[in-house]
Amino acid sequence: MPENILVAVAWPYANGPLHLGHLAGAYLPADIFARYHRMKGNQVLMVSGSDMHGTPITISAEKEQISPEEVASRNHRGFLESWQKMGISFDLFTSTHTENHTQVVHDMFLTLMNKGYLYKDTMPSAYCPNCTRSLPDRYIEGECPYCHSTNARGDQCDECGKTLNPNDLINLRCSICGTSPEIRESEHFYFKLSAFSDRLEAWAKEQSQWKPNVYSFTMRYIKEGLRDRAITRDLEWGIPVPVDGFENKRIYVWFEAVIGYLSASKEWAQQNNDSEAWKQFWQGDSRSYYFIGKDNIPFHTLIWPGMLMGYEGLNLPYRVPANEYLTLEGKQFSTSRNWAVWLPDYLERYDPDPLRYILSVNMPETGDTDFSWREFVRRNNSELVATYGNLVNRVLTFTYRNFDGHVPAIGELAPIDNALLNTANETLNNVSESLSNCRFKEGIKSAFALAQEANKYLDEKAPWKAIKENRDDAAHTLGVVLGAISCLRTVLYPFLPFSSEKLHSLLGSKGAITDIGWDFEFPLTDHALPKPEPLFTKLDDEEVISRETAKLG
RNA sequence: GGCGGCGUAGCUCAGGUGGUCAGAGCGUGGGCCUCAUAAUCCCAAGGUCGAUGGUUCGAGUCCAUCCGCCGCUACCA
Repeated sequence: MPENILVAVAWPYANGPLHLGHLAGAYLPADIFARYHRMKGNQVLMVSGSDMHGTPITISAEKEQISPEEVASRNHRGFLESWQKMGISFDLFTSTHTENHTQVVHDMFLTLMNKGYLYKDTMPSAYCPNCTRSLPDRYIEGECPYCHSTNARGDQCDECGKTLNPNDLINLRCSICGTSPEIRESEHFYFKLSAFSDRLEAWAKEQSQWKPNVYSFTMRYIKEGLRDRAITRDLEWGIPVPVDGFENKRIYVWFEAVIGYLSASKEWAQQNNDSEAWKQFWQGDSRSYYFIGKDNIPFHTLIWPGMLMGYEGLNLPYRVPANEYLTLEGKQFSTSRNWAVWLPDYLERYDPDPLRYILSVNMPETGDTDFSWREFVRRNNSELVATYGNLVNRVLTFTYRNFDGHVPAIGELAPIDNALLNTANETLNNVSESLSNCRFKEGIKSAFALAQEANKYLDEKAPWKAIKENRDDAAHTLGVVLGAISCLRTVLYPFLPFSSEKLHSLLGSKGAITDIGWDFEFPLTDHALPKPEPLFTKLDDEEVISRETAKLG
């Protein structure tokens, strides 16, 4: 009985390109998870999209003297290209700037409003008369009342680290043009999150499948008391508020962006000519997994569930496997300081699978982990190439040369052969177990353990000796190892889809790799082998490290 | 300031509910082999699990304090 699995992935903000932190935090684990479940034969819907609204994009647009839509669309196209090249296999990657999304957001907004979960209130708002725009806190600058730094922002003083309100600042000024802003009262809609506090707490307490960090983070927020949140803003770039008198305001991006999971599902259904198809992933027997970074936890374990509770009739998140952060050479990624490895840049020079490998095996699942170019090269050369790539290459070239380009017959299986094949079957189960529970590092390590076993088996059987006196025994050994390699192709497919596809054809297998499902072929006797070629390329340590680290900072 | 996280072999990291949990990979030293991208495979050395107290028959694993890094602090997504 296939399961219905919604793979909901964080919506990247369309104000700049993607970096490795984004990949490791959400997109790669989500893709591994989705590919695994598709191989298992489950019904998977993996959706996300570009978060295209909000003030930062407006400001980028002004700097470039183009429209916010152009900025967002350009980045959106960049995202799509990166997904395609990295093999992030969305069923739909849309954006928040679609007619469909607006409709779904309005439906959510009006439904919550009609059920009494929204109310109006006023809040003070800084307005710059010169820019003719309301300013978010962080776009207000002034003198810090504590340390008297003149560059404090409305949300925080970078100099002394104090948290501030805009009113605290001395000599307010607009960070964009320097004009002194006015403080105006502005009416906004609020979401009554506090009304769901008890229900959210009761629900969260039942989520034993959540990671400890997700659970404790969520409970902490609940204990501190859930505050109602303003869900509209004084902006021009965004989703209109479907209420008279709010023509000059827009729905706050955080409220509308999470609705994207639902609107994207509906859009996907329409594209597939079955406008009801989204329901199988949102109602009844279906599980939803939200892959996000740890900074997004409260939005997915509290606010979005609260919205869904208010809306009624849709499934709440089943798991929120939030990852921690990836650091780069020991320091946090920083766009402004150019401390980042940008995905489009990486893809210009390297293949996707080595990156998918290192980010899988060193994924920040339970704590921050570090990416360094030295580690990247090392893991590529002495793990990916040496353990797995070399295994495949040595077996394929040996078979190809000695058996006329065909997988030979294997004859009877001895205990040592069955031991390896049993390990292969166990690996299928172990990786399955790991991935079902979103334990990605554990999964890829199990897979690599099989590659090591296969190398050991080869060494013990030494077909390069046997070929000289007992050709059948050599044939037998190669046939068995090829079975294990066929298994590696499957268990590594979620992690390393490009090399698994390549291996699939190098093994002379017919059809698509996904046709085989979560299983492997054995024996492969009579498969016609194409001329073997290496799965991966070895990298030059010093060259890569010096070239790449020179680009940082 | 408040909240939270981290600190385990040279390096990168694992270590559900305390009792083979002192581990893996890589690196290093030694050895076998030669099919393979000088890769594989075998063996070995290496850590008082940040510090100090405490709870316990027993603690990287719980509590307190301290030291050293780091992140967050909700209208920035």
